[in-house]
Amino acid sequence: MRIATWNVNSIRQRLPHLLRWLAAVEPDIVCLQEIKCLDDVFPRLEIEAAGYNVATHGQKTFNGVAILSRYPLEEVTARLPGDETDDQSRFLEAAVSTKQGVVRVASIYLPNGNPVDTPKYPYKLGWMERLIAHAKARLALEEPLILAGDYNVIPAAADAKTPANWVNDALFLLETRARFRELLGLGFTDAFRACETAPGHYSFWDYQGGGWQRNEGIRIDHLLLSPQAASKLKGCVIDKAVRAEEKASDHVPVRCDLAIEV
DNA sequence: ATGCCGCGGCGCCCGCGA
Repeated sequence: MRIATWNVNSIRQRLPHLLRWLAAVEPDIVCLQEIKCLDDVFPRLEIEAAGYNVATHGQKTFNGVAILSRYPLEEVTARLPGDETDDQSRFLEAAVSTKQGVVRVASIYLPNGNPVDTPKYPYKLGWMERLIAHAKARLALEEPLILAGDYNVIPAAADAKTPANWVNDALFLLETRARFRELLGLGFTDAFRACETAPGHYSFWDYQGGGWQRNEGIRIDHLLLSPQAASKLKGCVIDKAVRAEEKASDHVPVRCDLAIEV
């Protein structure tokens, strides 16, 4: 089973890129972030025609997440528990039935948190604490679980071309990294790091200042695996070449293969 | 310190992203 995450930065701008990539990579499940549209204008028919079931949790202008799956999506649930007043569309979860039982997947768009001296940063930290609480509850189910998404977290200095640029940024502040480590400490595996220990692998390059051309990247899109998923991990790669396409998203897909048959 | 670039929208500037 091949599972991917991709912040597309507007699904309507990136539909051709997505369809090309689906045909080339043939993922089973894809978690999308920043679809930047309401559910009723999501290009559902085009993606269904490519062979995918579609679940969306959209929002006008900003945010918005989706899950695509070659197999039926069950128990589809939007919104991260823990704050009824949070109306930003940043979380969508679903289950897929397999021969080895249920596989659960979440599409996560964790808040950016900048500028850090505004309410945006406490919102990010609060969101991370809610994610930790939810992840803890989900781990108790002892299922293969994949928390896939744009975490807006640079886990370590090795995950940035120029770490010094990020020391005061919400993506790399100590409090941010501490909460990410707390999440991992519950028992999750960073799929990419489990497969590749070398620095220099990134999932985001800013549009500004020739970030891609200078390889001024950061690794902020992650696949976190529960123990029951991690024990099935076969490999994890970043589809970096997608960033060089015309009108690319500033993020590229990250995907893993699990030894799970549907 | 800010913009760089790209996105959406009660659009021709602005907020937002990272």
